[in-house]
Amino acid sequence: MRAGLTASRPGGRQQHGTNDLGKDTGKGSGPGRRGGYNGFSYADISDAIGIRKASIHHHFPTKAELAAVVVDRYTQQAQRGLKSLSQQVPAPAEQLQAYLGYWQGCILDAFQSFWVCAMLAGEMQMLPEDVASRVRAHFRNLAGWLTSILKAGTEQGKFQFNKLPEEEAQILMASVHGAMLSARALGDPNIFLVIVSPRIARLRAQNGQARPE
Amino acid sequence: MRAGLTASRPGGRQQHGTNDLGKDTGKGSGPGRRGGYNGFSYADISDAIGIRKASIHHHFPTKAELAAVVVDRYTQQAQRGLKSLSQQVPAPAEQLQAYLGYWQGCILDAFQSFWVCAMLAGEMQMLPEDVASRVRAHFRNLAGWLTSILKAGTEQGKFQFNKLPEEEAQILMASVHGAMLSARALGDPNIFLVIVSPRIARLRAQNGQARPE
DNA sequence: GCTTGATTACCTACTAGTAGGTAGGTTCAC
DNA sequence: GTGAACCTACCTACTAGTAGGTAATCAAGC
Repeated sequence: MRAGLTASRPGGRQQHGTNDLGKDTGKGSGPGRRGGYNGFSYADISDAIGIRKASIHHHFPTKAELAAVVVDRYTQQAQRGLKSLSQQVPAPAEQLQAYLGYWQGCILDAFQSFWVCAMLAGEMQMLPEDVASRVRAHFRNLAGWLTSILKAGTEQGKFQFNKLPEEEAQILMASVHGAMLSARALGDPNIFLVIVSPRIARLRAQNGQARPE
Repeated sequence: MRAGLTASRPGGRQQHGTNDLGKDTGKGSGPGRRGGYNGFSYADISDAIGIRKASIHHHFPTKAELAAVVVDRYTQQAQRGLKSLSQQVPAPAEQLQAYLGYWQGCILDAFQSFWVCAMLAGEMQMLPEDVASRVRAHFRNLAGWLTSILKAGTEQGKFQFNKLPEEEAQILMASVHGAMLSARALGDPNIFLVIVSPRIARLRAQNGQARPE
């Protein structure tokens, strides 16, 4: 089984006159060029995992379904990660720090679950509804987790802020996303911490230590 | 004219039995579905401006060149806008407010220059270098403008912050980008102001008025 | 233990349509 | 008459998706 593969294809689709003027249209060739909803194809996946295109269609009939499952899985993965983080690391401040650490890892590796969802968020208005709704859910989850961390932090007297925890969580989340975007756009990973660190510092600042903003 | 084309192809491709079960593959049909580097095509532009695909190639031989020119133009447009804003509106605080107002307009209209560049920033690692470098330039310009506004504001005693203006500018820029992303992802335009307003308020806060952050 | 029959996973071969891009011709202003 | 702007007609490669087949697995039913 799984013998012939494409190499030994007999009479199928002899292209017009294409003898190896490769052309390199700038797509598909080489890695690191793809991403986002329009940036991948069944063929890409087929190449990557070594299973034929049609077989992928067997499992995920349409691209929208495929993307929805991917985002679903990423969301669940992220949720599990955040949950276990909450359980293993007791201090809210450290949880937040670990969260940021994860994001820092995303700066260079674009295929982390968080970043995939963030990138799709940028394409929101052109996503199939099934995908968009899942990206929305991912953002809600993230905001929810951050809110709970902030609440726990204030209850323990570790954090202090004069907004609603929900609002502060939104601010934090946006800060991280914006910082990622800037770090990538400017090609400078340091930018991430320049932007994000002060936010965290401020949360802890007014906590008796009178740390200057 | 415009006779033959594919319709009159002689021996080619008669399909199984697929008569007009439209299927709607989810692409190309309907507006508002496209964006980003992989999200538009020469054909799209051709349809939009009523000039044939080949003619667009005459002006912009490759897609990378086309995108580079678009980003260039958007960058220049943004720069002109920011410059005239600096000239027409004297107060730094109002300039900042106008800047945010512009972004608010982007929440619903995805084809504003700022947002196009922000979206491309999300795709940074898969952009042709000629495009990526221009997106980088756009971000640098934006940061530069914000820095100058912040400097002017502090010199006039209107703003106060204990970081470098460059850093504060980066924070502000990231805040706006992140806020846009959240507003779009969550489908809630209000989120934008929830995130961004406090930042602006804080800049002015310590300015004698002791406005609670 | 065998044979069924359904289910599953995967395959080859194909489809219509679209992608970016090119060849070569026409039209028109300078 | 030169050159830019624009065109038709075409190209190859790739897109999502389909048709239909093969091999393996597994639960009956005998």
